[in-house]
Amino acid sequence: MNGENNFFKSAFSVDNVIFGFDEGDLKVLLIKRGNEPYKGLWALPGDLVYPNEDLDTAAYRVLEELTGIKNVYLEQVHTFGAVDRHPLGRVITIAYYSLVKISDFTPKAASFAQNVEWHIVDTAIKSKLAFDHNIILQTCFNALTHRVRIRPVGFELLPPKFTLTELQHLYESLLREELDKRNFRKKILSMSLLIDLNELQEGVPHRPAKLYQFNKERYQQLEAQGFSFEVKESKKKEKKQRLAALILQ
Amino acid sequence: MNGENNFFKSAFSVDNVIFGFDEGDLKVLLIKRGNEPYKGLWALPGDLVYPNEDLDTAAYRVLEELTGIKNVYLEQVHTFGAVDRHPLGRVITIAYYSLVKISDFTPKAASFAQNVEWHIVDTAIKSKLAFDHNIILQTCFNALTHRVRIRPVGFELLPPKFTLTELQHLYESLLREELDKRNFRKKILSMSLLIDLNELQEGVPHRPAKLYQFNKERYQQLEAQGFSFEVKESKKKEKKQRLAALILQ
DNA sequence: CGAGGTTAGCGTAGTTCTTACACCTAATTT
DNA sequence: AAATTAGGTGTAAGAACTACGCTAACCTCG
Repeated sequence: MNGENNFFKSAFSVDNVIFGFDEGDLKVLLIKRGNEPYKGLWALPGDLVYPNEDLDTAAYRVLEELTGIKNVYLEQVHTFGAVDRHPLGRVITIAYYSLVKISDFTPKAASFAQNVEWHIVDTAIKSKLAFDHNIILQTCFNALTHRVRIRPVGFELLPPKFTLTELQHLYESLLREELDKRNFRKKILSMSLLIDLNELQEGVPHRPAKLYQFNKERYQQLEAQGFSFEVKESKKKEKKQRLAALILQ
Repeated sequence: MNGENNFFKSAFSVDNVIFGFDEGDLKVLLIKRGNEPYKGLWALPGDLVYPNEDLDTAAYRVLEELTGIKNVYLEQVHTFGAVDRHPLGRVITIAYYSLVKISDFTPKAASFAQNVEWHIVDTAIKSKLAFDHNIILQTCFNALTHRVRIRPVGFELLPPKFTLTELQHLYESLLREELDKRNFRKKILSMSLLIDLNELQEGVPHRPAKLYQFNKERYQQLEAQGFSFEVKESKKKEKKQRLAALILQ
């Protein structure tokens, strides 16, 4: 059974987990499948990789076909290759994740989809998705919550001009923990990764906040020097856990 | 050109980056290729994935065929799929890395290899390897140095009974930075992840050290509670860098 | 136009964590 | 018994983290 040719009866695809942030909720872009298998179920946008196409290129293509946007943060997370994950043959899939600003574009249904919609991540993970997409979504979500502590990926999810409170809310929803306003501001500002635009919010029914911009150049400088970005306030919890573990002894 | 069948004229392989630790050096297991392409060059051990075989299974199979060992730490890192990475066709490869104790076994050359040897990582990265294995090795090495800060992967590289100094040397070589003996011991012991065996080293020409064992159960407990393992002493450097960056402004 | 409502923005003190640092001890070798 | 080698231990200064509450600025509605 292991003639060389058998090895070449397989295919690979990319699947994109596209996260967006909107009105305080972390969302993911899903398509409703228009074809069998899993017709009518929600799925991650993905496609087979063309024979002469690099993996990253394929991932960008899928994202662009679906949303019309380019030049976004896109990163490989994990490859899923269970033998029976695709009902029509041996297809392994390389999962990417991406972070976009929901306000930047309106996704349009591609040929292979009936419908495209933003879904709240928590809900989507719990509902039944096509293929093994529940696991893929969960894995990418874990990767996101982990990486957000290391790199300022969060800035990708906000409009170019944002307020500190918006930034804090974003982090709170990514980290799933409440942050102290003053400590958060102190920490973020001390990194000098934000540019104060000397502009104010407009049209809000309260005191308007200052607008900031992410300083990408500065970040790249720091990154090159091994700088590690960290936003968290969970030391206390860890300590409690450690203590609990000691008592368990 | 995009008939469905074209998509299935591709194959995938796994490649293992097997790290070992020995006499103060971090090493990687390489094979000398016995067949074309790249005959005679050193390469990472890997193989095509069987049509009815899961990816992880394939990685474990390659490791076992080559070294005879099972039950080791093995983890997927990244998938490489440049169109021209394999001269004979479209083959993407899923890279895994693994950590083993060099003393535990003697690798034996498999059918597809002339020779199997441990190479010092620094040297191997610089020399010319088969395929895109230089990039794969570099990527896995980066992943290792990153993950070693988060999980106690280092323990996998030591014999079951080890001294604190051995553990410290291991971390120093993984992190590429010198650690303070007293601070290192304080930190490691405060995690209560080690079991004091109440045994002493034997046959050493100096005061013998206590032997310890890694407490795997405790670690799994802590991990389940979201405990994060960290061994580093580089805050000072970061601070200097941050300062330098501010001055650059 | 004034009162009430809403979010912005700011500083400090207590605590914990991190770092730097030096000497004596226990075993072996000569 | 003297020399060699690595093992093992504590403390003090500085940095980072956490908790916490009030005034300021703007809008809206009556």
